[in-house]
Amino acid sequence: MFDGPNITGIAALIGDHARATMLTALVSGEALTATELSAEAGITKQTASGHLSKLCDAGLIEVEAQGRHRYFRLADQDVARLLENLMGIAERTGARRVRPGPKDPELRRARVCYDHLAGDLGVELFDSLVQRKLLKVTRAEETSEVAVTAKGKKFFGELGIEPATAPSSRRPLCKACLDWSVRRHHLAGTLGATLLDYCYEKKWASREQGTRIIKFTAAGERNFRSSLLG
Amino acid sequence: MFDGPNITGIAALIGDHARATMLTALVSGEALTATELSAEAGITKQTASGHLSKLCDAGLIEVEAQGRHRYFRLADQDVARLLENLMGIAERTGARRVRPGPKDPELRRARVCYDHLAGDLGVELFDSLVQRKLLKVTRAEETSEVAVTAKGKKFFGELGIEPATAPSSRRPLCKACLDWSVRRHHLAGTLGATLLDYCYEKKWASREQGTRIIKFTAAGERNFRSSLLG
DNA sequence: AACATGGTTCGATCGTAGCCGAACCATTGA
DNA sequence: TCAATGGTTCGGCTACGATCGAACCATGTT
Repeated sequence: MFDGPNITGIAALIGDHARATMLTALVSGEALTATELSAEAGITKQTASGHLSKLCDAGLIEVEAQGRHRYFRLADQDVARLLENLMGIAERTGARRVRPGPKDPELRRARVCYDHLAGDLGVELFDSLVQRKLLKVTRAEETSEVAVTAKGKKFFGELGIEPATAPSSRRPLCKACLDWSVRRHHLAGTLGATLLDYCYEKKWASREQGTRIIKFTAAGERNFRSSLLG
Repeated sequence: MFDGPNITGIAALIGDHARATMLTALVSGEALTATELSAEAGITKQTASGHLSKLCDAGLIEVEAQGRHRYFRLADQDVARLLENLMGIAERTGARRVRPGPKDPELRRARVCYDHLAGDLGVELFDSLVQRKLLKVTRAEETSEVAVTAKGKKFFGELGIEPATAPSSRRPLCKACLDWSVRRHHLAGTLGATLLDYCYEKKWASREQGTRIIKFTAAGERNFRSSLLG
């Protein structure tokens, strides 16, 4: 007697109320924290933690540690497809869940995260830099490593952007930071900080008093886009 | 608090060892009986029966009653796709199950089922007649209804095939009969019987002594194909 | 250094669902 | 009519797994 087909395990994993809720919360592609997911599923953190580690073991989701948070996302597009396929079969007028994140649209658009640019613009910048191969991202063991390519070094040099690489500091040149509102990466590290300073210097943008909002002028955003987003 | 997404139910249904085994046994598109499925899953008939009715309720499989047998098949192509999707995710070198049905290839090719043609040739004939719109199939409530179209009436008339439609007999003119070896429909009813007689008459084929095998001559099969399969 | 917060591990409880034995119904064949 | 075979229903047993409280670890904040 041979052991049955292993679709059983995967399906059983999805076939639990709490886990299914968490998974569908992730289909949008966002990464969510363990506590958010536990709230979403209406269970305690302990229980959620157990579920999440099972889902990880099975390769349905992946985790990225970030400070004292752990962000979970679907492992890949295939899993998303599978879930959508399932929803198709179990089709109904499913009430869509609400989006998390900061309410304030300005905060969502551009803000400081420690000392670097976050929000829509920050994520857009990061994506663009990676896509143009000015930065290189490698994933390893729950964290993402980011490095400047030769092409990137040239690009930043021509703009006069030279991040201070004090050997004393432990701070890395580049770091992928998961964005609070968008839930995708933006650029941190000394390069990230230098780029934000660059925006201030060029008077493209300024920090709004008492908030974390970064306000770009109309012309400033145009220049930001043409210079840094290509 | 609203009730979570309903992918849960479907996934939970697939996420049981016995049910998953039965479902994967059906992905080939064959229809299998309850006992066969129970054997496949290594459970008793009672248990299998319970599982199968659940799968039916959920619309994952469909059932067709045939005499004292009940043949189960996947509900539609979407379900098959879903299962394949799942297997893709849980990919491994899954040992393939063996094919059921008669060992003897001749029996599998062409044989009598009561008084009409069954086996590969029988199924091929039925498919061809339906595809050329000489027969029309409608499905309702666990059974398939088959009727001769106007075009079909003309076709059979021209060949001199006129099934005796004794009004006394309760036997229908046409009936879709689920094929034992192929597990797809072939043609039964008085028309089916008449067609087999027609083959005997034309000396295309003859019944092999003591067996249910129908032996077509080489020329006979050629004629059978050109006359009836078009 | 103390504290708050995010997350995991452990142990115990409790429901649910899979399973089978036994009895029953339905169809077929003699 | 009676036996044989395919399937279903019912009741009770059992086991797996979801859940939570409590204790613990890690990171960041004051």
